[in-house]
Amino acid sequence: MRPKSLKILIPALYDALLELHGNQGWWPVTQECSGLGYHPKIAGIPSSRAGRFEVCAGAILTQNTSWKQVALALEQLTALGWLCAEKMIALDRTELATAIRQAGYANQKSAYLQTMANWFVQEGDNAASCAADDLRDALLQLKGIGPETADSIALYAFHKPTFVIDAYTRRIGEKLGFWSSKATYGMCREIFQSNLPADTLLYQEFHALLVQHAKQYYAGKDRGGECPLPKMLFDDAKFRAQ
DNA sequence: AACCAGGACGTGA
DNA sequence: TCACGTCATGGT
Repeated sequence: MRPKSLKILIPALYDALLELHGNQGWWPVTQECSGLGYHPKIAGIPSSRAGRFEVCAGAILTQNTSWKQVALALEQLTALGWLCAEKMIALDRTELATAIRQAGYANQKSAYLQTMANWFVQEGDNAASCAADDLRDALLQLKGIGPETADSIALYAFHKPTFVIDAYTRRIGEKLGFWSSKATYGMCREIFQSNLPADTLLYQEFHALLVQHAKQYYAGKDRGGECPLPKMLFDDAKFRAQ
């Protein structure tokens, strides 16, 4: 796979996914646009401090966990009035763990949430105006925030144009020949970023589309068997032509 | 009844 | 660096 062909294939992949699945919309769940997710064509969502915190919390809760369970945990936190950085810090960790039980790994995630909440109180207000890489590096220093969670928070909470790579994206990219199974996180991320404009809304929607598509075609044992993307990208002139 | 979900950490080689 | 076990609940 040559860089030049990726320059066409990556944008073509976005077009194909958009045609297959339409706009997605993800965050926030309870703040702003409640029940609708963010508006995929309007920048600046979330616009409130509470909305940004909800996205940060959701990014941690969804680690290796289905979003359905995360939504239940977020609703529970909202009902208790605990979906707030200052409140979350003050809680006993085991209380917090009980509240988020349905999202799994509650003992770990409750500690991660409190660590993140501390950072949010200290640095959260400055995060929006700092450089994307600086924010990313700061988040990566927090226990419980790895590459994907850091990029998710930077992209969806603070509108930084950083591309999120997850297990689904790896499977799709491998299927399409973008990289091998042993490609690092940074390599996959660079392949998307170097072949796309640094556009926050594009990155947000692209990642959501990849996840939606993979849920349909790359879950279970027969991964990618019925996936229509290879035919669309390599045989259909409509997408090859950009 | 295995297997998986919008991963990250700790360990040993 | 890197492969591997661990963390936990809920759905298929």
